Order: sequence, then C-alpha cells, then structure tokens
Amino acid sequence: MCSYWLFKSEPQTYSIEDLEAQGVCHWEGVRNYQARNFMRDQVKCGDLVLFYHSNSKPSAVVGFARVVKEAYPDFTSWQVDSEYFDPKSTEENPRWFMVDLAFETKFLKPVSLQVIKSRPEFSSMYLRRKGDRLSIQPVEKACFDLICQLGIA
DNA sequence: GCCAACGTTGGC
DNA sequence: GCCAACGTTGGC
Repeated sequence: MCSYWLFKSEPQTYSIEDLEAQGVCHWEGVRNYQARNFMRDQVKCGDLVLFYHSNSKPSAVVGFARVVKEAYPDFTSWQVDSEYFDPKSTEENPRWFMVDLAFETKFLKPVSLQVIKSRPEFSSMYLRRKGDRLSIQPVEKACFDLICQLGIA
C-alpha cells in the first residue's frame, strides 16, 4: 500500500526540470518540525509525491515523483558552509531528515493553485487552508488521481 | 515588494 | 510556562 504526498519547492531553488535532468534527488533543507515528522515517520518507499512549485507564476502542481529512499539524516544540517546548516543538529543526534525522490512525470498542463481552489473535489487539501505553510503534506488518493488526470490531459 | 499567518527563540 | 520579538513562508 502506498501513500500520497505533496512536496513544495520554489522552482528557482529546485524545479521539476532539475529533477527530470537529475533523475533522483535528496530532498534536503526541510526545517519545519511538522513537515519533518511526516517525512521521517510516514513517507515510505514507493509513495507518490506531487511536485508543487511555490512562489511561482502561477504556483502549481507540475508533476509527480516517487520515493526511492526513506528518511535518513539530512547531512546538510551539519555542513557549516551549507545554507541549511543548523548548529543544533549533529551526526550523533541529527535533528533533520530527508528522503530521496525519483522523477516520474512532468505534467503537460500544470494544475494551478487557482484550479485547486476552484474545484470542490480538492476542498480537503492542505493547500486550501488559510495560512498553509506546510512544505510536506499528505494528499488523499482521490485528489492525487484527479490532479494527475488534469495534468496529463 | 507587501504583508498575513504562522513558527521559533529567549527573557523573565 | 508565558509571551513579545523576530524570522520565514508563500500568495498576491
């Protein structure tokens, strides 16, 4: 059984095109406890992940990926020269985690936040919540399927 | 670039 | 443990 997720990324930081070119990536830099807990405790190998471009024009789901490695310590957190460095995270006692994703599909038609907000089928999504800032969030299968259907059509 | 809606930090 | 100050996210 697999679960469904939505991961946010600013495309100028890391885009679906970057993942497509790279094939596989480490999802480093998550520095929010709620997002970390989802990733560390619930994101499993084989799960499918909607790739969302935030702070974008328009902000949209632009494709999906597959989880190919489950949570392990985010080594960027103890690299002093990394923008994600956190002095409170150590190799002995890591505070932050990451997973690996493999590229699956880039949508022909990105599914914009506007569309997600306009359809009643998506009313349960975290993206619809006022003040939503969660960068890793669970998605219901029905929502995942419909977004893929809209994106690929 | 603005700012609302958070989350985090640290003094007390 | 409270809460003010500060930092961040992300839509617009």
